[in-house]
Amino acid sequence: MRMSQIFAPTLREVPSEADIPSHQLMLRAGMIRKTVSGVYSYLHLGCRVVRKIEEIVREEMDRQGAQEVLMPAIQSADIWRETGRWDDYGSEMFRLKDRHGREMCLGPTHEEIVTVTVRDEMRSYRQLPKILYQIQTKYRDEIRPRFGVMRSREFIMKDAYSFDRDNEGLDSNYSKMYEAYCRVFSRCGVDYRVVEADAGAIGGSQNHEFMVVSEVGEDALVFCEACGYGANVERAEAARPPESEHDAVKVRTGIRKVSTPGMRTVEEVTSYLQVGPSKLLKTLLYMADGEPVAAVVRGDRDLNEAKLKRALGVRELELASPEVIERVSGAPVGFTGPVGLRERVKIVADWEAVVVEDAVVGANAADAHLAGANYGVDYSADVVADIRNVVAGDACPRCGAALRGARGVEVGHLFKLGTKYTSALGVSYLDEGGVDNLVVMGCYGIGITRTAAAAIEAHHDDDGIIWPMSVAPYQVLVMPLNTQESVQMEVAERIYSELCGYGVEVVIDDRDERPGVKFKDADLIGFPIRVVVGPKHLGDGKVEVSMRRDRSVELVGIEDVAAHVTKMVDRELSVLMPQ
RNA sequence: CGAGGUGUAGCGCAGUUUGGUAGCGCGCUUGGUUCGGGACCAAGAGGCCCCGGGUUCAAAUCCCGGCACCUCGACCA
Repeated sequence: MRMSQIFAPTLREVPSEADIPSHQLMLRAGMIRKTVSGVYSYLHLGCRVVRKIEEIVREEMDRQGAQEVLMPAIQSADIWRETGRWDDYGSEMFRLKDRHGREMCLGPTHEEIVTVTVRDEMRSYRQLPKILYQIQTKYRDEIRPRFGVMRSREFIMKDAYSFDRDNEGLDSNYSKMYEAYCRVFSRCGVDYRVVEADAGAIGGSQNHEFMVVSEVGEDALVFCEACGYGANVERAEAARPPESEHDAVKVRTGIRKVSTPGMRTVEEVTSYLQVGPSKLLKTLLYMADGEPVAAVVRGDRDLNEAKLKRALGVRELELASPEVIERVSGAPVGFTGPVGLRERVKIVADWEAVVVEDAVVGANAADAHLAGANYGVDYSADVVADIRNVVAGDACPRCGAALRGARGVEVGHLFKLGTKYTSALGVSYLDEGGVDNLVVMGCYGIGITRTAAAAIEAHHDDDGIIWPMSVAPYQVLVMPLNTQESVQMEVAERIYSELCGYGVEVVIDDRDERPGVKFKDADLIGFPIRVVVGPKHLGDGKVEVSMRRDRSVELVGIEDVAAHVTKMVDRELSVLMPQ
């Protein structure tokens, strides 16, 4: 490919719409352009990267015996109604009607359609197990698209679905996908971590997320370096606090009302009363499936709504409105507490909150709190459970070592669905004994376009992208410094065509630009290897070969350079290849 | 959906307060000089000032109503 012809309009300045490195660099390097909010065109270089990642994914899926299929983006509402998700999916689903007024959607995911397709053909245990996958465009009308292709409304995903006779089969396929994912992300050159995650609306029992560690990641993670435990904070378990603390015989101060005029926040109350935030219990009122409930956590903790949902066994959870708060507590927002609520509501207390002695709590009266409150004495709870967010420094729930925190970009997710969809849609097979059994499913996703962005987040510097060899849009750039110098051009053209002959993905910068412009674009686009043909060394019959990653430079004879560079490319690729 | 912000040339922005018919830098075109890290000189092209109403002799600027985009939050396989 010739740089003079390539469709990769680079930008000197950072477009104002982008504020994370990967988004800025994808725009500046001419990889993508936005069409509307959350919808992007992939220009030549961006498209190449996406195809590279797809191909790696394809190879690893095939390696595990998965079969590629391709399912439609346009789906009928009917099959979504069968699982009840037509209504549950809400406004995140792009919906449309055909000319006959039939309801359709642009598929946000493919559990329904793949399950129905399999159901129609599924008869015998002899047809199992199977793993089907596709690499296809997904549509989700995200509330707020952001970070370029990191969270976009139209994006490319690899989604795979396994079908098994039983849980043992599912475990086996799950392990295969787990291994495939490890290999995929290793080959893509990104540093990833596998964490336990909340299953969310998709349901199912066990699930793992593959996260690329990055400051701009939208998920908070904790992991334990001692035992290997890792979890998304929305899922991470808090270690149970020792009971003894609560049972210890101590002189209690006794509960009493204290005036806290206008003090609504934890910060205001604790600084006014001169106590630490861990001595205050905050009480949050939620509407859980339409019923108000009170949740109590320590003042220095964040409530975890996913855990609260689980503790209550409810589907819908949202913070109560100020009107409900005033009605239930009998006081304005900011003074709610577990002692003496006006209305009898279910109280869920974090198991760490109930061991706080002589706690400060809201008095359910304006401008007042209660000090010296104790669980079991002054208040009680209907449920005591782990309902707070784990934070870095907490004890690991497995081994007790201190957890470390990080942020991550979710690039892959594995779910054990079990029979959630096959029971809803009636997918069964006959076993050897002629008995009808439900098929057991798993589903497995990789965000292809998001992985591209994550790779850039992980590999860039002030000058541009530093592509791992495996996913670079092109592997090598040959750069004659001055196209007016016929010797330079001849040498560069020769090296270029030799590299093409070796099967290397190479671009020649044949533009009549000054060297500075070419260097800047080369760094920005991030060709892993750059071959500079310039006047300094041409007299000695040599050219400069340098690595984008560490800026190392070596001089190589013109005759040898194509073979040499080809070896470098192969070496870089083999380093990324597991085993 | 709640809160905040921004829409002016391909990109980054000024001009809006105080109305007088649009500018700067980069990029682009042509010619020349240059050529190892975003050159210089000269001459050019390029605008529905987001859209629609209104006020006014006159609107990028003031008023009303939309729309789009960005950020934070809520939300989310």
